[in-house]
Amino acid sequence: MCSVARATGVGVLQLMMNRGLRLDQYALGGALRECSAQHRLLPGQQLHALVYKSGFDGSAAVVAGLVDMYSKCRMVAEAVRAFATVPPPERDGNCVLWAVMVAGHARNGEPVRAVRLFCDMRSAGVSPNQFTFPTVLTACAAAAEAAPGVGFQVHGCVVRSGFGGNAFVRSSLVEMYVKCGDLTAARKILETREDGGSGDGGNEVGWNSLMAGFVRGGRANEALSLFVEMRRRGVDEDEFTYPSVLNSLAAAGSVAEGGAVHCSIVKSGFGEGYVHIGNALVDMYAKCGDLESAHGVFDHMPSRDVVSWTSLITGCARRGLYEAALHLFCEMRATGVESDYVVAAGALSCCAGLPALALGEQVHAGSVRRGLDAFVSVGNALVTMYAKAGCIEEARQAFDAISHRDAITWTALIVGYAQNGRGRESLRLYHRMVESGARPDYVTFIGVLFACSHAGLEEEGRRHFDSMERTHGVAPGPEHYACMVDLLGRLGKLSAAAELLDRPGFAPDAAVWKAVLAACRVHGATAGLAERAAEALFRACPGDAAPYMLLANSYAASGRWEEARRVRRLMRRRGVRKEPGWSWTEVGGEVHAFRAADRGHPRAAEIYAKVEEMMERIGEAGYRADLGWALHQTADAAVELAHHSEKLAVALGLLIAPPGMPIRVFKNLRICGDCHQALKLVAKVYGRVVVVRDAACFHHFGREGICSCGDFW
DNA sequence: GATCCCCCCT
Repeated sequence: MCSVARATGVGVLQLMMNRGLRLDQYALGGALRECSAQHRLLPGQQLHALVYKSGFDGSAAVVAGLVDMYSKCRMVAEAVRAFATVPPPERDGNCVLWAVMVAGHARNGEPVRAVRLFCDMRSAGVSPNQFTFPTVLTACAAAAEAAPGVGFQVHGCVVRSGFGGNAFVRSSLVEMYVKCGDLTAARKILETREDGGSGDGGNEVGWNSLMAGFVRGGRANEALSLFVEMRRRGVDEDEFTYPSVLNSLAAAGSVAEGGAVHCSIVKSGFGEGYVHIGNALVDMYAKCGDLESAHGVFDHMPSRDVVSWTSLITGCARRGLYEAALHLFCEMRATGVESDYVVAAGALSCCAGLPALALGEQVHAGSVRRGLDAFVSVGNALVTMYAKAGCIEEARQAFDAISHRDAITWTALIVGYAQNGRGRESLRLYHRMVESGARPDYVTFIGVLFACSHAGLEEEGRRHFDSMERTHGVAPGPEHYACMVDLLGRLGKLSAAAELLDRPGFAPDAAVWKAVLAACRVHGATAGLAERAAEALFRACPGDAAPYMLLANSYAASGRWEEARRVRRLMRRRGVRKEPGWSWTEVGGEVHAFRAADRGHPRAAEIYAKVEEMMERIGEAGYRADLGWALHQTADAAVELAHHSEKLAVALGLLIAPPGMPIRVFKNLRICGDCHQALKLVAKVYGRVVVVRDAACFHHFGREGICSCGDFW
């Protein structure tokens, strides 16, 4: 009877009961185990009812099965209730019941209660065995922050109880010390053996743990030498060994060694059928920048899961290939692979990079359906995605929906407000962040200083710049200096900006020099500062047209036309070409891309007619072409300006975007001064909000005819 | 009768 019941399940047990047959604890236990293994709650609950009916609710062995079933179905409160129904004398005679209860808490994010339960168990006089220790040590590892030192005490308990030689216990001890950050103690476990031998040659699990610990701690080279040592000592590699090895090679960027390990994986037969190893290979190649090999491994994998796709997708994203990444993401969904929170966050950050608002909204909706928006990393990606698409209100809503905010959440919105020209709100949020106890980091201060600079708050900017290292322990980097130069430059304090550049211990990078040139462009080149910045940029990024254009424009700004022409000639002589400017706009989920004077769009004729109308109407409102921004100083300069890519994109927006909707345009270069002036008037004359995200910042052109950047960028 | 180690993200 028992064997039949074990092989079948709830239905048959029910039938047997109805026929008046008595169930025994083995039949119930077997059926419960099946539910536990498959995490199936409903049949488990039906079995619970049968346990009651057949009078086994006081049996420690049967209740152990119930507790295990509930905890594996993530119903820890039910597990506790079942546990409490066993009377103490029964309970304390059964070490398994305690073990599953400890494991249940550890598995369900309650490691501290798991450890406390282990203590209760010992107080009750129950002796732990070789099964109990791995469970409680896992809990100690998870509770390392809340209850430091408790793992060490349990280690003492292991030694006294004589289970220190058990392979499971030993590897759990290694893992516990690794998770507590004491890699030396972990290493010591592997070096010593109870039986006096030297080193734990048979315990590959422990070696894998230690290696993974080195990788997680950013100590890739030590992880690799551990792998070499493992081989020397004859420790068997298993399917868990290779992912850590590949991970450390990825971190070290050693694609050649990666290829060698790939070979030995193939030779050892681990190349097929181990999806984790395939994933680690894809990730290794992708992180080393070899996308071709990553694709090759991916294409030959016998089966792929969401991690395989994620490795490839983030590999593309890391190289800025957002479109390719999003294409893969859509392909993944088309093949029926469900998103998890990691790939959702990754896809959203690709949407932010392009940006692709419509697809981002789809991913958002899909994440809500799957409950992935509850993960803080998805929430953070949503904030960033909306902010980078210029939808700052939606970014705010995404921020408000996150219940447990981390430093990245705060930073995402602080930076978002700053970039979107809402400096005051950005700074208010920063103060709330500090009050909440979250620790601002390097990126937070980029946002804060960016906000000060765009709001023109010199005093506050200087205060934050000084406080970041003194109060928050964050050393300022080039981005922070660039913001300060921007702030001082915006206020016309070019000599104060120049002073900053000469601070001891600081080496300005290209971004800082570009900020200097941008300030010179607005206020005119003075005292050789523009020349100094341009020279530094010519050296740092030869072939980049931006410094030539900025320098020429800064001469033009102070009326030095001849010098401006000289710079343009120099640029041509050196063969430096302006990177082609692109603008794109998304209407109804479709992306339209334009280059200057582009006639490739199917509705080009209408678009050009709209541009003509646009220029006429803003001309009536006072627009005059700013010919200094034209590349060719010819008679057609005004026409050249009128056909800049951002003007074409806006014209299309006026034609086909639903009335009242903001027109959003994205640009790979900085917006030119003529377009900036023109779009301010377009927004005013047509009563339409226009948002341009360019390479430097956002420009929200409001209906009042002013821009959020304060005419400085 | 239950227990340990791996891949993608922040």
